[in-house]
Amino acid sequence: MIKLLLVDDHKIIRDGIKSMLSDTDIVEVVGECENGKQVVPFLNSNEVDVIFMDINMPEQNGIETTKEVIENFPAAKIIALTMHNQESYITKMLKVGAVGYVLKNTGVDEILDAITTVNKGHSYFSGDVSEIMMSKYMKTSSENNYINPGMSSTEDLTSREQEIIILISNELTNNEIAEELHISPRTVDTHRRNLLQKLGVKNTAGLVKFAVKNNMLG
Amino acid sequence: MIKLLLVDDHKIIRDGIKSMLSDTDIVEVVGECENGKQVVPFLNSNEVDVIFMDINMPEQNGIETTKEVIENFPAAKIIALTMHNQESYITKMLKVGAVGYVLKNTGVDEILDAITTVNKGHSYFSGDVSEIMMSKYMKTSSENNYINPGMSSTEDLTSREQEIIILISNELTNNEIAEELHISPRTVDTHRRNLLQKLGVKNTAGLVKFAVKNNMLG
DNA sequence: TCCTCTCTAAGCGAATACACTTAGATTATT
DNA sequence: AATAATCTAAGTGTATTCGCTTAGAGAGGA
Repeated sequence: MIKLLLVDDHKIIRDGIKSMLSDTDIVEVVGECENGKQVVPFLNSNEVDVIFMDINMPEQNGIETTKEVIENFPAAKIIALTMHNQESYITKMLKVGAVGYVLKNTGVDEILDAITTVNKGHSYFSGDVSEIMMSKYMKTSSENNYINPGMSSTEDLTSREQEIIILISNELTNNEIAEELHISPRTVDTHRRNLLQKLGVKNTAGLVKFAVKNNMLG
Repeated sequence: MIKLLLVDDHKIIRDGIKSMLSDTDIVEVVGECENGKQVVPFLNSNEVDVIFMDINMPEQNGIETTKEVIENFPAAKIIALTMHNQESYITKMLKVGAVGYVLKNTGVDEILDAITTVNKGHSYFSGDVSEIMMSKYMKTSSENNYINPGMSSTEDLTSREQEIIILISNELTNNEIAEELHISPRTVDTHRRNLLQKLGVKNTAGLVKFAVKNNMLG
């Protein structure tokens, strides 16, 4: 029996997967976490073969959690489980050490496939993800160690820039942000224009959409 | 046996619910739709007691679909099923005729409760939703026929305003929007400022966040 | 030590957005 | 026929953002 840990803040997803897997005798759900912070403590006292990791979770998301898990348990087999087929999510999860990526709109068969494949030490990517990613991954991994140079993600921003894009999204002007951070409005202006250029967007609207997409706002 | 129709674009959700309900003998899933457009045709040729309706779906969302269903089948019992506890969603679903609202992070028990309650002709709102909504609904429904006067929703915007807020969110300037719509930049400016006032936000960032929250962007 | 990144700051000008106001044309509603 | 809502447009002015550029201080790596 493959020991499976479910990490997802939505009980219905956890219950659903448990129900789906209850008929088989090859996978056994040995634990559930409803947020990322519970995962490492759980792994310290339980034996787990494969982890299903939701990406969008409050407080500590699946990407941060995966990073933390891999640092503590480098051999952990983590499968990302998400609604979204977004490249930025996929690349980020691969970067931090996930070995599988399953979309939530797949059925039981594919989920079982994913678990068994990953448990054997291979990678598993569902549907479109596999084609899109594998070709890129193969190409770039032989050249350098980062995956998608053209795509911006939260991690490409400095912490100061992240602070500022959040404050911009919260409808503050440069002057207000300057007061908030105790720096000059001109500095905020510079950061703002660096953000525009870095993210390849045209104006405030583009910045806000980026912040929303990357779950930077409360 | 209560006949249940599942409307959700995520196969895993549909499979999950089916699995969860397969153990009981009071509910039977008689059909599934993966988008809103399939619902009315299905109802024309099948008998259904209760409908589980996802809100966030591509093409035709759950709100539009519910509206369409109620127009054709006024007695339909529709339960909204969503991740989000957002008031704007709740009010909109109630407006168009939903009689239940269940969050996706609830378990089997509550889902069964919801189905049976609604099938008996009552309303069902899970958890926090019930308290928040019922008090507001009771208060306002005795005064007038709209639900939440203080809260802005997409429907409060004129179609022109909706067009414009989308174009703003797509990083177009007033001048560019004016060209796009073949009107004066000053008119766009007026619409823009009406939007700011109407939605109670300060600047472009607020407009974009509203558009995102209300699923107005592709 | 040199190089790079980040954060800081600013000069300068042009473009854009925001504020307050008025108002005509059209359409729907009562 | 009167009222209300919407879309249209603009005058006038201020605030803010955006574009292009330079540059010093400090941290950290090669």
